Amino acid sequence: MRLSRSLVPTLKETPAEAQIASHRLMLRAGLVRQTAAGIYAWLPAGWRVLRSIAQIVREEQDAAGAQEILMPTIQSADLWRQSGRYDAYGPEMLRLKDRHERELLYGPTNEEVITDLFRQSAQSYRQLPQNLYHIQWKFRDEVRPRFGVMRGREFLMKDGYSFDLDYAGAVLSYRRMMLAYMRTFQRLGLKAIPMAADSGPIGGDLSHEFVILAPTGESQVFYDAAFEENDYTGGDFSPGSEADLARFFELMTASYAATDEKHDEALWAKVASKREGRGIEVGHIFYFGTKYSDAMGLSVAGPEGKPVAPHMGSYGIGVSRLVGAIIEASHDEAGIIWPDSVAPWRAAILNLKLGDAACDAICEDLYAKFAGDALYDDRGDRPGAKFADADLLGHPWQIVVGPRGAAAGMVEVKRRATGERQELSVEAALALVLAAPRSCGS
RNA sequence: CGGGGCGUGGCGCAGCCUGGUAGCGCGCGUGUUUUGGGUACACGAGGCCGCCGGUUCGAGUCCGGCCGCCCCGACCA
Repeated sequence: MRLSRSLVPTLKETPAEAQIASHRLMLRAGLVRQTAAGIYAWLPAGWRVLRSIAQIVREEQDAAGAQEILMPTIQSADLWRQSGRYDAYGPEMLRLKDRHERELLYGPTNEEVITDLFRQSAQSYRQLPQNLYHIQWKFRDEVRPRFGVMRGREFLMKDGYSFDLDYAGAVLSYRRMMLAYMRTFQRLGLKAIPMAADSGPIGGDLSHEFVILAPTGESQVFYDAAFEENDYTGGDFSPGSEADLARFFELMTASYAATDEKHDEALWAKVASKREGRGIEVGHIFYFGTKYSDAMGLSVAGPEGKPVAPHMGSYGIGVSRLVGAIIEASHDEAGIIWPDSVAPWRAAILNLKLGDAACDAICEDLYAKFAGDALYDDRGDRPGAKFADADLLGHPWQIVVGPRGAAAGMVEVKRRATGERQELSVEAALALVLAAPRSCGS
């Protein structure tokens, strides 16, 4: 994109409503604008980031054997009456009426809809197991939306649901999703830690939240630094192998990890290499047995011909929240530092002297070769403003084209994450930047 | 929902106590200048002071009501 033709409204000063780093930077970098409390419009740069994250989530879900679908945002109140949650859910649910006075709601989650879909479409245990997910906007009428996109009322979420014949199958589905999640977060440049969470009435150890460390996190978390050493994308674990999944699950549960509610000082004392800090929850998975199957009459013919209620699990990732969470985990005084995999553009091209024949030619050439994956700062502004905006926007690479070097075919390449700069020929710069990974581990 | 605070050009704010021609910085436009980490100067555009009502000769300012937004707490992907 050419910056001169783009809606990337960067701000020098911080809007008063933004208190935490990610919110401030998202506003200042022109990623989003607020339209109402907890509701945001995504501008070009922010939307590109959101799409990249969703795409990585999608790829890992697909790789784990899940199928993507799309369920509507508007749901019928009837389904929620069947599950018994229509009254139970409370004022967080946005309730609507259509012109015929039919009761509708803006979906805060999709267990009811997916269970209904599945009971209409699956008749035999032979169709199990299945795992279905979608990436869709949710609405929860939070009492107090805050932290920008991290606790909005409207938010983009990946929610997935598994259906298995029995508990043993559900455990496999659960572990497979857990692996997919760890791979997803790793590809997003995050060190996410799975922490045992309250699993509700079903009990057992089958509920985990995935937490990343960031100073502005909402809860205190404690974990063994061993987690940070693991590599999930390298091929050590195959989602299709029960043995691999068992080994993976063992790895995930062997080391200490807990949020403040479940923190155990005695166990913590034994951890050799401690990590402690504030945590942001970016995902949550759980197994809930036949709760919805029973409530909503979902059953399939079992091996003996008798009806069996499938065991279900559900798996959530806060896609829009991740934008804020990634920024919380990766920024400095100057702005955002995007991981390569989700940056809105791979590189910024800064033309320090618009109108200079050599500068213009090099920039246009570079811009064409990036095939859309670069933001070309072709504004007539002063260099200082370009540098500041590029740092703020957090492009992994900046290619600085100025009159001093341009005549000799030289440009400066800056790596945002490290601040390293080097003088290179145009060809070398291009080779360096294009060789860098854009999406790791896929 | 309890407690606190704030609504004034795009952004950050002053003005309100003590009513009398709406101001500053940034940004934006034009020109000159400058250009390698937010250049300097000049000129200029841009505001129903959140909304409704009241008091008054006169309301951004005082009074009442409403709406919106932020922060702290309890709750949540």
